[in-house]
Amino acid sequence: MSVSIKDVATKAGVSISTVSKVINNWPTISEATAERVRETMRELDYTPNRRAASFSRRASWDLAFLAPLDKGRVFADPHLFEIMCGANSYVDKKNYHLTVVDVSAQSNTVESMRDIVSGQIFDGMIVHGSAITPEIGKLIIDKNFPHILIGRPEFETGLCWVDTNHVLEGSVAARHLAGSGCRSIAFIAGSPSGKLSRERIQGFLSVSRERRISVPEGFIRYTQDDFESGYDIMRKLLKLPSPPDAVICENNSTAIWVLKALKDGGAALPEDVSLVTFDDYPLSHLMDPKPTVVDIDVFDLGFQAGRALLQKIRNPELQIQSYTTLPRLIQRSTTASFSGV
Amino acid sequence: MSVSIKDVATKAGVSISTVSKVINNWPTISEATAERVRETMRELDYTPNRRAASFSRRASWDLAFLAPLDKGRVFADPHLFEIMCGANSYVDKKNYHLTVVDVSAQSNTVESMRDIVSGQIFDGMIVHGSAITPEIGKLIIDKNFPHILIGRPEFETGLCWVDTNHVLEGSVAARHLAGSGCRSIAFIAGSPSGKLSRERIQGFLSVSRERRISVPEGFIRYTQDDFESGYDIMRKLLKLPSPPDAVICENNSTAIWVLKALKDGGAALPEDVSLVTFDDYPLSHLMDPKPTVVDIDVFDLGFQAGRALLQKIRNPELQIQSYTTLPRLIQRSTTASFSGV
DNA sequence: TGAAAATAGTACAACGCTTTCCCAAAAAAG
DNA sequence: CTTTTTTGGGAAAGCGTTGTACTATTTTCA
Repeated sequence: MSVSIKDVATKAGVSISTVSKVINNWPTISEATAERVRETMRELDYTPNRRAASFSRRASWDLAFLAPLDKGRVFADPHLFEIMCGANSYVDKKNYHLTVVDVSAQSNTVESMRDIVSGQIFDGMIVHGSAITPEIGKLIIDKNFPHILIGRPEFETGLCWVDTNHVLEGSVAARHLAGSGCRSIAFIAGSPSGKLSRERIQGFLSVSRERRISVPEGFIRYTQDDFESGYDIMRKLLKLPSPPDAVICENNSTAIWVLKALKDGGAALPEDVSLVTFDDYPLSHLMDPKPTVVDIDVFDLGFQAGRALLQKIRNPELQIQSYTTLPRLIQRSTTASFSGV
Repeated sequence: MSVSIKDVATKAGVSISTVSKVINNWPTISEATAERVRETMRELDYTPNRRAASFSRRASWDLAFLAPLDKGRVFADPHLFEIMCGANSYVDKKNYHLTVVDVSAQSNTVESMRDIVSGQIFDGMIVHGSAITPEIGKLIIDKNFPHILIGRPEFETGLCWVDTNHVLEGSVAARHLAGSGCRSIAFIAGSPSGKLSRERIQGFLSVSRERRISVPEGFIRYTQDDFESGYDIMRKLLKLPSPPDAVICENNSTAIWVLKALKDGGAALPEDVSLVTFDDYPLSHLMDPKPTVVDIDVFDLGFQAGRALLQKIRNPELQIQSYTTLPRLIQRSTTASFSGV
């Protein structure tokens, strides 16, 4: 069998408690004995049994990361994994481990959630917003299980979350365009029912009002997940009696088609039309011209989620609800330099 | 405090052994008592403490997934995460959990490896090939720790691995082109030192010999990670006295530039030149024309790794070294239909 | 010098479950 | 009806730590 704390104690001529205290750096052990014990541990090639330790301590140093992990997810939603890496990078430093838990359609989400909040395997969890339903929210609150949601839930509960401020993202894009002289801006979004679209449009509109930028009827359009339709939308916008002098695309895939439409329509960037998209991507390097984007550091978002969760574990009363990661403008060749306020 | 097996036993009027046996579906308990115990568990809202169980059983049902998880990794290597999802999808069904462990440059890989193989936290591990050095390989073998590597290691040890057969990928690409009538094929690879390039080229060459396809000096070229250089390489190939009638690109990013070069050079696809790339990607939908690719189901690769690991855990003597996932050709508009053998 | 306080280490009861060995009662066999 | 076998269930010994309460020794201080 493998060597245990008992073997070390016997060999070093001390009690089990002493060895335990050496392992955990208790201050009440003299440096002399501590060193002797450590030496013995090395000699025996002893490693503490973390299973036993976590059982005894009633803490596992394991955290769950709940997200949809079905086939093809990485390509559909790379951010998810970047968030995971960020979260891991924080908690790892504090000696926690991150365990992935699938909550995609083919998994029994409610069951696994129930296991997690009451199975005493995990000390806490980070949950990707898309997995949250009111039922699950209630479960978490009832059990008072340490958690951080990525993304503010649509309904109000007492749940803790971190998020990026999508309204602000919309504002940043609009303000940049306004600052570089654009006076009439179109917005090509995904779907009117999406939270992301709604909030970014909201930010865009608030800046429009503030800067007295016209947003005529029909300047806010939706691709409804058919990115290619961005081409037609843009062509039609260009043919308007007074076409927009700037367009904000909600994603890069749409932007590719919009750029093509602009090229085919003979519009020069940024002279005739400026363009801003969201979420920088390696893809950007393949686009021509390379677009100005409003980017979010999703790794950092995960990092902040990890930090928030450990805070919450230490102090379960904490009510954490905050926009931790700010958007950042990366200017490339589809917009003119910021010339104004 | 939370409710334990003891509370259930008392309330149901049985011994704790009986409750334990009910939980673990031992056959020696009558259905009548079993149901009574289950009923009591429901009443008390009891969930077995998995920490205690795994301590007592000396098995945690936790598996480690070791891979580089540094910032930007998702975009640099999305396959990694698709593999992870695949592995999780298998082991999850068998009630195992997957825990991520960073082995990127900023982590102390050897240390975490040592912890894992002797800390008794994990029952096994899946290791992304890039993390393996001879030193680490030796550590794993010495401790005889259940493991599966993703990717055959470059040096021979007794380590267990699953991989896709890159040689075969090269063959599939070449055979498809040969079958559709191409007689002179160029290969634009990444770097001569890369295992991926080497093996795919090897497969390509073996088919070339077999089918007597000419591969003149200079038909095998390297972008050296500068994808954009694919443009110049292709332009020059086109200007040759006898240019290739097909080109194999090792990745889609290069293919984008090669396609542009073909378009600018006035070559029609697939009439003048055929093109095949590797690794299908959402990106493909943005390319014009859409390329024929030799694809590997990396989700399945992860899935097979999960399966292999659980086999290995059950039977530690097993020597698992196999190419589990076969390449698959997805024909699109850059090649003519397979017309030959 | 003697009492109080600080220091260094020990004994031992948890922690919640698994699992082996054992026993009683019921069923089957004689 | 006994004896043997089968069945259902219980008692208790771990599993490897932690952490509290305690003791013995040394130091400090009046």
